[in-house]
Amino acid sequence: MPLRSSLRTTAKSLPEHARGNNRSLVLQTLYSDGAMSRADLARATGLTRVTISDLVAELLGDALVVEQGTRDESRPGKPATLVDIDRTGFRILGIDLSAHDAFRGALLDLDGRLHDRVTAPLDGASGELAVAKVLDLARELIARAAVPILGVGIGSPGVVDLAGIVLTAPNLGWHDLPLQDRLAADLGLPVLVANDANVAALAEHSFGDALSDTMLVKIGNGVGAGLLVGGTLLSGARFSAGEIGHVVVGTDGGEPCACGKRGCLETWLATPRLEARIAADPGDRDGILARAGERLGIALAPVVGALDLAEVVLSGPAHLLDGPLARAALDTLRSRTMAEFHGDLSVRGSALGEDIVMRGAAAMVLSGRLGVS
Amino acid sequence: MPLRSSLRTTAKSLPEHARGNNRSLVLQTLYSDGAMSRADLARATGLTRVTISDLVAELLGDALVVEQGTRDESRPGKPATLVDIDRTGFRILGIDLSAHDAFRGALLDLDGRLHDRVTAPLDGASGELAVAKVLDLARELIARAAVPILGVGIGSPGVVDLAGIVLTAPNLGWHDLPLQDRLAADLGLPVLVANDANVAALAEHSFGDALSDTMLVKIGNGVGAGLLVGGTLLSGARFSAGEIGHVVVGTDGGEPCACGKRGCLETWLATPRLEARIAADPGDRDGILARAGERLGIALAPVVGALDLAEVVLSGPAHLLDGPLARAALDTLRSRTMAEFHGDLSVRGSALGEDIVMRGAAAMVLSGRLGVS
DNA sequence: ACAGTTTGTTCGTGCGCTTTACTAACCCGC
DNA sequence: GCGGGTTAGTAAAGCGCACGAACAAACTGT
Repeated sequence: MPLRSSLRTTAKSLPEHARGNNRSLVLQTLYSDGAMSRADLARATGLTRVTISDLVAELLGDALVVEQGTRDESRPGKPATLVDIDRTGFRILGIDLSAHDAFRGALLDLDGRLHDRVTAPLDGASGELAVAKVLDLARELIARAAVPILGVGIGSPGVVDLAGIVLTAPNLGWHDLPLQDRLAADLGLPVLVANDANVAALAEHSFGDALSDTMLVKIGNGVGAGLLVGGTLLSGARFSAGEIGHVVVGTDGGEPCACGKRGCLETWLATPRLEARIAADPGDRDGILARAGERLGIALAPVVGALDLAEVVLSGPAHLLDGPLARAALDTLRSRTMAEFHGDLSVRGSALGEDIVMRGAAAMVLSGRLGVS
Repeated sequence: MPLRSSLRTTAKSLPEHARGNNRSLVLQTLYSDGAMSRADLARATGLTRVTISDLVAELLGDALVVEQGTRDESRPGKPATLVDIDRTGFRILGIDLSAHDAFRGALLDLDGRLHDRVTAPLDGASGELAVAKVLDLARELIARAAVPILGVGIGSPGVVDLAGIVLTAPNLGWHDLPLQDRLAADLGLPVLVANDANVAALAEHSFGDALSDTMLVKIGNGVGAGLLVGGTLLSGARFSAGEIGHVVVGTDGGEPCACGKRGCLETWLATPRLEARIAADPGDRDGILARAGERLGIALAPVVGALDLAEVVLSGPAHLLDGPLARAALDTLRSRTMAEFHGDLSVRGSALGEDIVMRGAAAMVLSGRLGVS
């Protein structure tokens, strides 16, 4: 009596998968806890020293980790020889395609710090021309790198599927563009492409203070979001999770939006509109920002309630977001969701600034290359 | 240069884990596709016939699967001997604690069909008295079972953590009650406890038509929801994902709610309020229901947009939900979210009726005992 | 009768991790 | 200065798991 049920979610599992998994585990442990001895690794991972030695030998062979000599410490017993990820031996190329006027790229080290940056003005390029600009930007940065590049991460506006195909990015004139595969073929490097707000959420999790259940709202010319649930990104049924810019807020109208509706979140929060309103009435700056924050809170309350989020992080121009706007958003969220559970809810600005997308793109490469790909 | 980053999400992985995983894979394949030969299983799972034979032998030893003789089919080659999960050899005990006036339990077969039902009037019991009632209900049904019971699944109102501790269930007077462990100890059976709306979402996924990205909204005395993302339940930072009953809807006030706020989703949608409104103005029945649906749409639009949900399933009294209410909710969702992505969005009533929580509780046991626990 | 096909099992191999046992290198105390 | 205690790392043997090759069993078709 077969059912059409789809409880089958597991995939076949072989011993060699376990090996890859444990390999990632070693790398993750080194990455987050820093240099340590093989014995430390064994204790941290729960694997035996023997297995760890074997795995480390393999990683040394791949030049992903390096030995750093013995630990200078006075203890009984044989001194430990420290091993660590080769943090200076690789760079990651992070690219941000989300600004409206330019593509931005940088070489980052494995800890997510930027070292070389390049800005490529967009000059209205779109379609194939825009693809060529991405390629040029990548090539220029690759040429600058003195060490091998672990991979290329790209945060793109629009809807991007899990294979790095840009399903739609209106501003760049892209539709069903297999950006990830094309760049990988042209550059000969591993490439990962994802939505800009989604990688920003990754950045906030990896390099910022974000918890494992977080929503990152990216406010700029448009409004987008990335949702982290249990430490992993939500992608959605059609890969458009986080596309909240055109959700209507409230039940009292609002300004018309380019999408044809009235009162979309973007009409309340997009930075050009905020700045225009402030320019029109500089004296009411705080009121304008507070009202925008209130709208954000109204829109997010059902999401925060439904997902039981612990925090909302705002990314965008700090001078607009960090003051009355964030405060009003938090107050509104508190007054519109259940009291018992939002005691520790927070709404705060990101500390990662303008580089958040490039850093998130790098974090994506890190987890793709070091994690359980 | 260690970071505080918590990219470390992997756990150590041993060959025996792979074994358990493949064991589950075999069970899941049999469960969803029905009886088949060992060779069929090998083809379906990607494992070799040798490995499948070994796994099946193990499962036969545990009496979880049975041989059903040879397939009567005229083909070249040795006739296949069919194996299947022992669908008649087990029952699952499903219990629904979510009704306001009674606990309900049933014995279900592995395909989720109900066979014996028991209703235990609550008579205002709460606290320890309510726990005793659950225990009595379980014992009575266990006594009725003619075959072994695979496990006990319970859908409870309130907030339940992943260990089956009821953190808070005000109507039952429960706080930090380790219901799962207590029942497991008293009954000597595996017990799983989760939130009622969450297990209802599981039911809709396992036994209904729900896709892998779905929100199930359970409307009764209160309003709750269960969120399925990629086929797995969202639990939330504080295990209260889906608790949307007290999210304020709209920006135009509303009726006062027991929680102290005005315009909570419950004030718009809870069935007692709907029925009271209809009783007060029977002629406007459709308008009342449509306005309630509109409110639901307003509340869910940000969630549907943010999570990119493909469908919303409503569970509750069909005579209230299935007509104007669902239609208005869908229309409102469409008019308040992005056009490109809601083309195939649907809002529909569940076909599982009143038994949805018991069946969901059974589905939880199934995936706990057959799946990758 | 015999070739061809499909099922299910037996046997030997390789991989991955573990336990046990070992060496290396340090501290301390006598 | 020399053995006892401690910790790091490696070597050898064993066990669990899945695989490929080979084989026996049982059917169909000519």
